[in-house]
Amino acid sequence: MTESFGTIPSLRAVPYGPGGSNAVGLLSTYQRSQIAGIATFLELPAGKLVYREGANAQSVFMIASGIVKAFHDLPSGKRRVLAFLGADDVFGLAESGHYVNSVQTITSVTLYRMRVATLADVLRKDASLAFQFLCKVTHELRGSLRHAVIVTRPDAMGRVTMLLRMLEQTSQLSEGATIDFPMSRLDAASYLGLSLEAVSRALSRLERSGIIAFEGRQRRTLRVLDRTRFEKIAAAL
Amino acid sequence: MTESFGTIPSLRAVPYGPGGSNAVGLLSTYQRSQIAGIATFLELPAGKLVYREGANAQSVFMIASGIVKAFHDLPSGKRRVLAFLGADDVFGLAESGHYVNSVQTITSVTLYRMRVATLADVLRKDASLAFQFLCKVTHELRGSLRHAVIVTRPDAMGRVTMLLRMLEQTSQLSEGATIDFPMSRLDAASYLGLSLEAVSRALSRLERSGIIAFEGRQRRTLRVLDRTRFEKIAAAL
DNA sequence: CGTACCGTTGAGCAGGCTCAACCGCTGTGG
DNA sequence: CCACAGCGGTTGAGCCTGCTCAACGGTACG
Repeated sequence: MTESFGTIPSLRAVPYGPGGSNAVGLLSTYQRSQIAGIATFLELPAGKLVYREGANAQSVFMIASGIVKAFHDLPSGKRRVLAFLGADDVFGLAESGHYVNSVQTITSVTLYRMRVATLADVLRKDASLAFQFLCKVTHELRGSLRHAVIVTRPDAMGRVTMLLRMLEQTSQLSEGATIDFPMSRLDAASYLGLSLEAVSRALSRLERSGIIAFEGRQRRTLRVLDRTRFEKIAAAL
Repeated sequence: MTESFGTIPSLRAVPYGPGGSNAVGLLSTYQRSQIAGIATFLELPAGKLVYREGANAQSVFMIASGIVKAFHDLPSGKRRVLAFLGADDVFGLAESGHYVNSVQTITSVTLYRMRVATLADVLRKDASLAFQFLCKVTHELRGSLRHAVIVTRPDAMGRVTMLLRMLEQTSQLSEGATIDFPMSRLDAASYLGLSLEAVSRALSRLERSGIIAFEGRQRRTLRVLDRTRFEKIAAAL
């Protein structure tokens, strides 16, 4: 009953309290320092496997910067991406002492690593910190539910559009509506439950329709041109 | 920052600790009594709406018996079922003081209701109880991730089979492999991201193939005849 | 300069959705 | 008592769209 952490993919900040407008992270500076006291800092290049599903779960991670993907490999060799995680997200919560999915960096990443037993001890003693973690996991759960809603849409364009809106909201550095698309088409497809061709085609159609425009030839950054039609597609169904 | 609870659909028992074999609920009898002290007990008939999405979130619920569905209505009028919840599951965790999805009973249901503020107070004071809730939400999160994996399968038969296996595992009262199918075809379809015809056809095909057999004319209870082929379909892809 | 990888585009096919009819059970009212 | 409507479930016909297989272009790297 010691290690209850496991599969938490995304623990983004939870803005709460009715009408609370502070979208900042939940943790107070005191709590941050408390976590920093038991964490080690590390830096990983892009494409690095953080841990593999089924491995012994010794650590819980919190992202300082960069983006990772949590995924699950199926017997057939197909890969399902369960979540994209960014700054302030927590992952590595294991089940029965083993990780329940694999995690790999997409961009270069900096993160905090905490030994699971140590963290569990701290949480058991500090109710308010445990409460904050509870809020984070709850928020993460919401993200997963949103994911389920996305992938049950029948149309590829709608799914891709919702992913774009997701990327826009999370990386909302108010960069003037330019959206960063950091993952490969294959990763996006695995997340959306589509073939990578379908993702590519959907993006092309959005572009040809004048709803979005790519910047640069790598087609990894884009801009929304027609906001109303964009939201219409994302909201529909 | 007081009400952080919101959308938790399923908070089933979390058997943990590496190799822990006690699949019973996480809460100790002491903790149960603690919760019972702040909860009121209530009983609802089948088909009753517990609360609607967007309503003021005043209570958190824990299921004693019966099954409910958590769902989300889309602008188009379509309904997506996000989770089926059963005994020991918790729901009603709100965001910004409002419920983020609707909940309706499927069977007749008995549940505990706790005022959210009261529960939050208790959790903030009792770290180990907060920790247990954290484990529950984490478990719930896993369920949601599993859901995402199910709905990204391209084949209808596979999705339906996985739902059957889910129902079998949760209601595992060791009733000799007879599976209860309590929800309507439409509910199942909304959960699986299929049309209700596709669900019906998949069940029929499973039946004609001799993999399952229905008992009774309502076709709401069934039995697995060919275990190996059943698992093969569920595992594939 | 060749290779590898990522992204795009095309052709053909299969499986799921839509529309629609039908069946059996239930509850209601004449 | 029976006729009817309503609901949940099943089955069929045809269309649509996303998947598969395949080829091609551009960029990065050795």
